Amino acid sequence: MGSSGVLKVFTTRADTLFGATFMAIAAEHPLALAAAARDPELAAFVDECRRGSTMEADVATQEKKGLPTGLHVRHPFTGAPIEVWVANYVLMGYGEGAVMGVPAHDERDFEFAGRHGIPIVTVVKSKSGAYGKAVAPWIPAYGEHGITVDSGEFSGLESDAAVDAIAAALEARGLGAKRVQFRLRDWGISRQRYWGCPIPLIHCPACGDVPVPDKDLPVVLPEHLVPDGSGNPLAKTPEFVHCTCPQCGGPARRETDTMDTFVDSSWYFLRFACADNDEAMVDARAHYWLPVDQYIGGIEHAILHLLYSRFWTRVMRDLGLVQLDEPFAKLLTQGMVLNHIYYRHPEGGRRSYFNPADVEMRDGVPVLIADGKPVVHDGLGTMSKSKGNGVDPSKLIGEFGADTARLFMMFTAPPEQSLEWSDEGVQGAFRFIRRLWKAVHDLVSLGPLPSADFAALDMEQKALRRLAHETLAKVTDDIGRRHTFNTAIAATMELLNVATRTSTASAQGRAVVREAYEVIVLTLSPIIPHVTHALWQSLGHATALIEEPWPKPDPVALVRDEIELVVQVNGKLRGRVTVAAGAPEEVVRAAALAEENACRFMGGKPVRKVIIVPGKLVNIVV
RNA sequence: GCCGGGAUGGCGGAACUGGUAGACGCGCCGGACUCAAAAUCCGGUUCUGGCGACAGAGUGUGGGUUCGAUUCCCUCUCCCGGCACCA
Repeated sequence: MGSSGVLKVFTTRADTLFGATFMAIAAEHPLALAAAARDPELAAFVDECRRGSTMEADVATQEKKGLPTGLHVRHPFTGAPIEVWVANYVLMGYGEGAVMGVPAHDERDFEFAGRHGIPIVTVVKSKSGAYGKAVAPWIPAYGEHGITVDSGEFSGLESDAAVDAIAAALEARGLGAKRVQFRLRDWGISRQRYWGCPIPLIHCPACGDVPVPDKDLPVVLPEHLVPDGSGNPLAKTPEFVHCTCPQCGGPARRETDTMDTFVDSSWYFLRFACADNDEAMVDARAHYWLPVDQYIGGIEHAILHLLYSRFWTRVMRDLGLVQLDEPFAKLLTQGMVLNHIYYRHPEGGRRSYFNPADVEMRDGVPVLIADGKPVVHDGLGTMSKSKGNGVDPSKLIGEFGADTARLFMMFTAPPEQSLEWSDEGVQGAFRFIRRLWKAVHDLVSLGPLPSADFAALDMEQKALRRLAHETLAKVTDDIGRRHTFNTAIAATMELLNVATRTSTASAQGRAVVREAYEVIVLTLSPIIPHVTHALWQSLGHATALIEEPWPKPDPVALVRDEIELVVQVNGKLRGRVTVAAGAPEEVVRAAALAEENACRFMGGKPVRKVIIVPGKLVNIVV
């Protein structure tokens, strides 16, 4: 009933089409504007909606308001008239700016219908039997897939099948089609800020908006401006604003909006591959280097930056500038580092924030150390300039050195986890590096480092060698696959603990200990590069550590002669037995059943079942 | 409101595929060395009971599945992040 006589809607739930009891359109929808022109009340409402926030969180929480347009459409299958409403929860920028209202199976429509007395028609029956008819109050099961009912020839289908059948039927009648709808909305890239990339346009009163000619690019920002906190300083800088029109040569005004920094972050990785090319955006080298093998970013970028950069890459692909669909092959999202937030809010003034390092607790009250007066604690939050709760690593580096600072931070938690900042424990990292340093030099001071006959090791040496190679395998996996640097570091600490206790009285002993130290030095080299570089040379190598290949564990060293198994009775740990590696199940079973403490707990009761987990445990069920 | 992640000793965390809860480190307690302190080294450290061997309890809450659950399923609570103009 618009100009074409058709109201287009987009839905992901075509299976609920027979439950549509109203149509809801966005305030900016052409039909809404046309209706508003005839209805002052509606015009006021449309105006109110436009002024409102379009932020998703606001749209989702605000009251579901609406007014009827007085217009009706016909249901595509039943032909029944359906009233068209303007609703504040429908976004013009998504889909068609119009939705079919199915109160029985959509929470927003349900709330809207309840508020405006619109009928609720159930057309999907719950598969789990959670409900038969949608009645207030709303429960999430109403929105789930199920079996269609009261849907004419489409009744009795599972939701997915119903979507396909209804879509096919609509398509056959020329009333609709299936399509992929990306949740990609319009992106307003201009910002009223000084520090963005200039938008190269000139506004001429005679010629209109004129692009800056290629020969005058790039437009360079003035460097002497100081933002005064009110508006865009570029707009207050006449020498930047005043220019001549490239077309007519008359006086003109330079665009002062700059681009969102998201624009730059959407493709900088492409530019890095060919940063010296000042003739083109990218060249063939981008094709060689991209996609980025491993992208690391904060979890706060999980939506926006990643969405924009993937979108931008596809735009450049469509323009023939690059040949890839996805910019990043692998993604690691780091957790946020949180810190306490403290502020004061003077009456009539702006909030001022204080760094947690400048705040201490006195009698359970946070006070500013400088003046001893209280500050307000605003919980934990991500570190930000605006909240002033960041941490300057240079303090840590100055006191302990860069390697200790790095080791400490990597040891604290796995990178994907969010973390409350604390530098308690930095001493532990410092101590470990010093222990490693001393251990290596103690060994070197014993004289020239011999090589070992690994076939003739005693028990202690064999155990250390096995641990060294197990550690190497674990660290390789932790760093390369799991990215759990904290457990990789913990494993090297354990190896150092054992290695420093191993006797270096014999040449064999010194050789095995040396090998263990080399595993530690090589595997920690990405984390503490300076210390390990020096230690590598102390261990008698003329080469630079950074040139060394990553070592591989020796399968011979990994072999075990015997293994310890846990013995459980009814799932509770009662004892341990040691058996030969690869012992047959009967032997393992007999050993477990003979274990002293386990026998005590079996108490002579008949054994119902014995569960053997090879290499791990035996559980005796009585 | 919706989406994603999380909760384990005094603290950061470990337990990777349902199989020994608390690795490693911090802190704390005790000891050695020292005139003393720092540093270093040795021992202890989930809680409860016990001299001890050991036993009982225990991974935010409540329930379920299993021989066995921090791990899987359901419920609830709290915390962090995102929701398109902080980047």
